[in-house]
Amino acid sequence: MNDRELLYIKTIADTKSISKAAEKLYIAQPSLSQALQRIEKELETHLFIREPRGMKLTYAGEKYYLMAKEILNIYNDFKSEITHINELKSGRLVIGVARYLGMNILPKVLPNFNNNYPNIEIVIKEENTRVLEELVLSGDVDFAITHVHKKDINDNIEYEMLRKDEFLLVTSKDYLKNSEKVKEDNGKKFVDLKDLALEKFILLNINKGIRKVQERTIKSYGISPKVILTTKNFETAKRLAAKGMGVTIIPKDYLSIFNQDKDYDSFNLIGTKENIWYTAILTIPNLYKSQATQVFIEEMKKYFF
Amino acid sequence: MNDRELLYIKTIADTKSISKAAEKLYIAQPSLSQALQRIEKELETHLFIREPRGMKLTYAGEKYYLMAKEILNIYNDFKSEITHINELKSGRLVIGVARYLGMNILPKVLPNFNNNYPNIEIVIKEENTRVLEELVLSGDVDFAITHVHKKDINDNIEYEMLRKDEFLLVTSKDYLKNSEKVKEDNGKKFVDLKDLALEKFILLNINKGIRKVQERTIKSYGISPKVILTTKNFETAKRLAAKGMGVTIIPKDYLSIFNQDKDYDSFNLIGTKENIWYTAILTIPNLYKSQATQVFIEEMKKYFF
DNA sequence: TAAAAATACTCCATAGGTATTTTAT
DNA sequence: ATAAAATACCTATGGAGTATTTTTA
Repeated sequence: MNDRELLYIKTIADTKSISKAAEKLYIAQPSLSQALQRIEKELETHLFIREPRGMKLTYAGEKYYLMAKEILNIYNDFKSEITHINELKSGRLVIGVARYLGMNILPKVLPNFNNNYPNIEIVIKEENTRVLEELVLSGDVDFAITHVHKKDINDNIEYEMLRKDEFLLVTSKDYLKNSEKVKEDNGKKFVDLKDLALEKFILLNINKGIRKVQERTIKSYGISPKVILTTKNFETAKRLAAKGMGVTIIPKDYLSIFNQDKDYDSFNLIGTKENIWYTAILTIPNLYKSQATQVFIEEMKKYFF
Repeated sequence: MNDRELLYIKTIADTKSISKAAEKLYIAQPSLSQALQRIEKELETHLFIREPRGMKLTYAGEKYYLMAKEILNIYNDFKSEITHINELKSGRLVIGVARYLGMNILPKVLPNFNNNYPNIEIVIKEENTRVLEELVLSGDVDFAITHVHKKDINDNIEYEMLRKDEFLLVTSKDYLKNSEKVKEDNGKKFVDLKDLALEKFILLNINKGIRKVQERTIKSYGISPKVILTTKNFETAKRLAAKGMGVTIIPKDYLSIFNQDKDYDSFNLIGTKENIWYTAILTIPNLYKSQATQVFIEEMKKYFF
C-alpha cells in the first residue's frame, strides 16, 4: 500500500474510467491499468466491475474507497503539519535554564520570539546546572542556558559562551572604607583575598555551582578562611554580608537581580582568574537541532551582543 | 509513503534503535538505516535525534508516529474487512426479482443462505422483467431472477435457465366437461386452441411479459379470438376465468400461488411451443461476479434441481 | 573493544513508459 | 469506427542485500 495507489483507486472511482483517471494523474493509461490489476491481485479482490457504462466499485472496492479517503486525508494533514513545523508555524521548544538566570534572560528574549513564532509551544525547565547537563544529554531539553566555569566543562557537551561574568567580594557598607587593602584603578575598586584571609566567609551550600567557584577562588589565593555560614541562596548570602555577618563572593550579574538600595560594598578581585564563569548555551555536539532550536539560539546570541 | 515505511518508523520509535527495529522487521540494519534517511529526505525533516541513549523522536517525528499509528490501524482494519468479504463474512447482495416469483422462490432459498452467511446484507428489488434487465445491465443489481421466453432473449444478458414453465388454458369449472375438444393422455388433459377460436379471452395488460407469451401462443395457432378484457394481474385473470367470463392462458407455476379452492379447470396446450417460458438467472456475460453472488446462485440452482 | 549506525556497492523487482492488440459500442 | 481497457515488452529506479567503515560508550 502506498499513497499513490490510494490516489489511483480513488481517482478511478471518481472518474469511473481508467483513461480519464490516468489523464488526471498525469500517467499513461496502460500504467494505471496495470497498477489497478497489481493492487487487485495483491488484495486478492476485485475492486471494480468493468461495466459497459464505466468502472463501478465492488463492495470491497467501496470499502477501499472509504479507507483511501481517510488515509489520504490523514497523510495530507500530516504533510501540511510538517510544512508548518519547517516554517516554524508549529513546534515545541524545551528550554532548560538555571534558576535566577531564566528570570534575567528569558523575559528579554521570549516575548519577541513568541511574537515572531506564536505557534511554537515553549516549555521551560528550571533546574540547577548539574541537572541541566543531564537533561541536555538525555535530550529532555533542546538546549540549556546556565553558568559554567572553564574547569567544569563536560566533554560530552558543547558550550557556547555568551557572556563573561566574574565573582565580586561583597562586604557591608563602608566595611573596607579607607582600608589600604583596597586598590583603585580606573574608578574600579580591587581587593586581593590574601589580605582578607582572616575574614569570616559566607558561602553557598556545598552542592551549588556557585560554591565550587567560591572554593576555587579562595583556594587560588592559598588561603583557607573561616566559613561562618552556608546558605542555599546567593541573595541571602549577599544580605547577610550587607548586615556585616561576614563577607561573601557573589557573581556580579546576581548582585543586581533584586534591585533594592545598595546597602553593601563590592570589590573586584585581583590576583586570580578562578572567579570567572560564563553564561553559556549547552547542547549536544554534532547533533541535529530543530529549526526552532536554531532560531531561538540565534535570537539569544543577538541579545547578548 | 507506504505501509512498510510507516511500520519502519513506528518500530524504530518503539525500540529506540535501528538495529533492534531491523531485527524485529526481519530486514538488515543498513537497509533500515537507509530507509530512514530516505524517508527523512523525502519529508525534508529529521524524524529522529540520534542520541547517545538511542533514537529519540523529534517534534515532527512525534507527529509522524501518531500519523503512522492511525494509518496502520485503518489499513489493517481494511485488510481484515477484505478478508471477511472474501470469506463471505461480510458483503452485500442486491437481487432483482420479478414480482410473484420472489414470493415463491426467495422464501425457500434466503433463510438457508442467511443462516450460512449471516453478515451478508441482502437487498431485494422487485420489478418487472423489462426493468430487471436494465438493472442487470446497469449493475444496480448483482443478478436478477425472472421469467424469460426464448424469443425475448437480450444479447447483452446471460440467461441461466432454471426451470421450464408452461402456460395452461384456464376455464371455469366443468366448462369443457365432456367436450370432445379435450384430449386425455397419461392422465393429463390437453386442448388445441384452434378448437377454441370462438372463445372470449381474458389477457394481461399489453406491457406485461405474460401478455407477450399469450399473444405469441394464440398467434401460433393462427387464430385471433375476441379479447374481452385485459387486466394487469394474472390472479384477477384466473379468477375471472373461473367465474366464466371467458378463458385465459396462465403460467402453471402461477396457478398455485394463491392456494384456494380449485374453482377452475386447466388444460395443457398441444400443437404449440410458444407457451413455454423459463425461470432464469440474468447476469452480464463474462463479468466478474462477487463471491457472494456466485455462492447465492449456486444455492439457487441446488434448489431447482 | 564492542555495539550501533552509517557508508559503499551490488542486484533485482517493479513501477512506469511506449507500442500494440483486444473489446465493446 | 471509435474509444476504452488490456497486453506485451522495455527501462530506470530504488529498496533490500552484503561487506565494510565510522562513531561512541
